Amino acid sequence: MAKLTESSRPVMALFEVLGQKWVLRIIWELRNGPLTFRELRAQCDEISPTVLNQRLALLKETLLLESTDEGYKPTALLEELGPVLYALRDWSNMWAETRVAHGHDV
Amino acid sequence: MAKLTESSRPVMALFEVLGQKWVLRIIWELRNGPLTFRELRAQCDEISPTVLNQRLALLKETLLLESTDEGYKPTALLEELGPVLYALRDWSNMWAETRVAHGHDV
DNA sequence: CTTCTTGCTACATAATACGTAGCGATTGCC
DNA sequence: GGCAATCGCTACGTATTATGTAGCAAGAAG
Repeated sequence: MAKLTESSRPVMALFEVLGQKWVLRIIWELRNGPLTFRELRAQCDEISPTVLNQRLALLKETLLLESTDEGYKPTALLEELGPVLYALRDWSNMWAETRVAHGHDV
Repeated sequence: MAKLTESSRPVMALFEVLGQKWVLRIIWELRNGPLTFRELRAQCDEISPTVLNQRLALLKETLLLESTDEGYKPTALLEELGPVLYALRDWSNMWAETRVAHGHDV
């Protein structure tokens, strides 16, 4: 039987990866098939190539992305996270509504 | 009918918030009830108080957290994200298994 | 009064991201 | 062959952000 701190270690590691700038965005932009380095960069608002390459290296290292002859694409493992990402997208719409209801500009 | 770029704007904003260091961790640590500033700091591996306060300000500003006399706690809106967070936790366990299967130390 | 603990700030240092330029390696195309 | 265009990616100087330690002002307890 695992202790609480032990059973929560992988999620900490996940938060550490997802909590880096551009990581969620990169994953999101690859949801509809592979993109080349330059395509991906264009989708990500012309992110600096230095950082993009650092993130791609990290995501390959952590088995979340792989590079094929068609470009970068999510691994089978990461694709299982798809529903979670779409749940985030749906929630974010409610969030945006709440914020405008409180007088913030989204 | 909204265009694709429009309908994906809130999720971009969400990624921008969640993609900041410590944000996911802070949200996670508050999942079981409110914590005071110093408690939260202790849970978050003694994060620097400067950054913690910046993040708390951001999360209050974006209606994700609120501070009560018992400490900081998620808003009703953020609590709806709970299942998503637990889905992330569950997925991260599979992720960890895959990584050890490939010879990485988790 | 003194002594705690609290939320939080100041400030100097370290780490990280940015943006522009451009290199070396392909890929057509003539 | 040669030439131009495009590719993934790196170099490097600047700007932004995080870290860590110290400690302040305010409130509670005695």
